[in-house]
This record gives sequence, structure tokens and C-alpha cells, in this order.
Amino acid sequence: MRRTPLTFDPIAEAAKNWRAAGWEAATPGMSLVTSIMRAQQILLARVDAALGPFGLTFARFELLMLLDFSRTGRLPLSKIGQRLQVHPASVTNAVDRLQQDGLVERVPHPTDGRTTLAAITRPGRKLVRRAAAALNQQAFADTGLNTAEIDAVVGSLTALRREANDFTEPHPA
Amino acid sequence: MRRTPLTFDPIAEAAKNWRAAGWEAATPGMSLVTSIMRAQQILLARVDAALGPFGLTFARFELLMLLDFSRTGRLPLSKIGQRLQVHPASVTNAVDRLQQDGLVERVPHPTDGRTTLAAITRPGRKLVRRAAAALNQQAFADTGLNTAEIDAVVGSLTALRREANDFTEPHPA
DNA sequence: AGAGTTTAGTTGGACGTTGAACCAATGGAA
DNA sequence: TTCCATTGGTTCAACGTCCAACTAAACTCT
Repeated sequence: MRRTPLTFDPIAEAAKNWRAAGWEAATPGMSLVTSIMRAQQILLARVDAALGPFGLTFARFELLMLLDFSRTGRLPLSKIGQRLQVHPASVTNAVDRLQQDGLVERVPHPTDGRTTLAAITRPGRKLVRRAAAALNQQAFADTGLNTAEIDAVVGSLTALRREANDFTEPHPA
Repeated sequence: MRRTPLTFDPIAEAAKNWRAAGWEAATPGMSLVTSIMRAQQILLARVDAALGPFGLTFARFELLMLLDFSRTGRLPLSKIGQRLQVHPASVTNAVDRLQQDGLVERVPHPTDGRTTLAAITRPGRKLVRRAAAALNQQAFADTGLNTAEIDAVVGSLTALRREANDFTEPHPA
């Protein structure tokens, strides 16, 4: 996708334009939003590249990992959607594909007829472990920031998420 | 999409799992990547909600804004792709839709027969100004972080982007 | 000048995400 | 117990993003 890298920072450029337009107050917000959009794009590409050889995407990997870490290896689709913060339709979609690949199975809930459980299979567990190793090495080990910087960013984004009602800490202390 | 907010931070939870799995070294990277993914999702939803009434999405808004800020109001599609850091196909797609709405026109390049220019129209300029005002007010004015925090995050993400060859500063100083 | 290479855009296919509409099962209230 | 609101999932349509393949025009090099 990339041809020649730009010789200037497009976001700094946009900030300049914003200020010139008299939008001083909104400039930091614009910069933040745009920076996050672009960072996400870069990181997702890196992650999906690492996951490609396993036939996984980040969305499917996250779902598989969630099941692998769960106590019984199976969770209601609704719970998966809540944990991963995605639309129910996205869960249906991801489970469909994982099921086609035999990494997950749909199991009816024993007592609640509405609910469907997604259960990770043996091959699913094997694959997700290998994929996690690749991901850790190729995408998570070096993000270009040092640990202190990462902690600061993660901390700020946690505040942003909490502020957006992404979650509510039981004990804010 | 949101039903009941979680009562815990899913990313902190994931970090715990990561460490428990013995992936200490990759934990900060995992946290960073996941945080950015989720923040992007939240912010994009907010931005698109503000833009919805204007019939725009963030992708189309950015393209329109780029043209509006450009010297002549017209740019080659290839240049647009470079500036916005998106695939040529995405530019074609966005320009198609903007053109259907009469906000942009396709103009042949005067000297280079391969190149197509996207030119913002009068209605396009009017709309993008109004959309920008709404966006500034509803999405950029308050992101939940204070200015100092924003500057820190933007600074770190700029480093991350530079490191990823998103751009190369002519004078790193 | 002619052949091969590079660059610009478009098209089609695959994914993921969302909102809206819809069906089935559960559960509460009168 | 019967009715109705709520909850869990699925399906469909609309978007945006990317990759791969393809056409057309421009450029290079011999």
C-alpha cells in the first residue's frame, strides 16, 4: 500500500491548518483522534500480517483467545460480544468463520434455549497458542515505544475509555 | 450496540492473563495495541455520529477537508491517497460517493493523461465547513483528556508512526 | 523509435463493523 | 395462566479497508 513515505507529518500539518482556521480549541482533540486512527491502522496491519499465516485475523484471534482463557472453554455469544465490545452481528460473523475452520463449535446452552455457546476445539487451542506466540514476537514485542511511554499512553487511553463508559470500575480507587 | 457497561477493564484483565501465560515481555505491547484498537472504535463512533446528519463519514470528511485546505481545491487521487494514508481503491471509493453527492468532481489532469484530479465543488465547501464545526464541537472539543495528556499521547503516537515509516521528518531536530 | 518498466486508477472479491428488522425463548405482571 | 416486554442470535444492507488483477498512459533505456 505504501509507496514513498511522506517527508512531513500529516497530522502536524493538519493541526496547523486547524489553528489557521481559528479552531484552536478543537486542535488537540483533532490531533488526538487522527493520531489514534492512524496508529490503529498501522498496528492492525502489523497484527494481521503476523496472523495471516495462521488463517486468522485479529478479530478472530481475540475471540479464540477469550475462549482459551475462559474457565470452561465455552461462552455465550452475548458474553463474547460484551467482552470484546463488538456488535452481536460481528460475533455471529466471527464464530461462523471459526466454525468453518473447525476452531470453534456452536453448542446449545443447557438451560436457556435462547443462548448459544461458542466452544473452542482442540485444534482451536493448538492454533491460538501458536498464533499468540507469533503475535507476541512480531507485533507486541516491539511497538517502537519504551515501557514507560507505553504505560503512560495506556493509562491515558484507559481514562478515555472509562470516560466513554466503556466500563465502570467497581472501586475507582 | 452497548448494553450494560462492563464492571471491570477488559484490557487490564487481558494483561493479567498475558502475564499468567508467561508472556511478560509482550504484555505492554499487547495492552498498547488493544487500547488503541478500542479507543479508535470509540472515537470513530463518536465522529461518525457527529457527521451522520451531513451524510458524511470520517473517511469522506477527511478527503473533503484535504481538498478544501488545498491551494487550488483539486488534487490528484494518488496524492490524496498518500496524504490520507489509504489504499488507492479506498480513494476511488470515497471519491465515487462524494461525486454522487455533488460534493466533488473528477477532472482530468491537464498534462498527465494517467492522472485524475478530484475537485471540491461549492456545495462541497459549504458542507464541509458546517460538518467541521459540528465535529469540532461534538467530537474534538472534549475527548475526556486534558491538553497536557493529549500532547503526551499524540507525541508518543507520532514517535510510533515515525518508527513505522509513516513519514520521515526532513529535520528530526 | 521501439520495447519494457513504472505509475495512476478502476474493478472485483474478501473481511470486519454497524444499524435495523426479525424470530425464538424467557420471564414478569396482571 | 395469559400477555407482553426483554433478551439472545441471525440475517440483510451499507461502508470502509485491503489485496490482486487489469487497463491506460508516461517514462527509460538501448
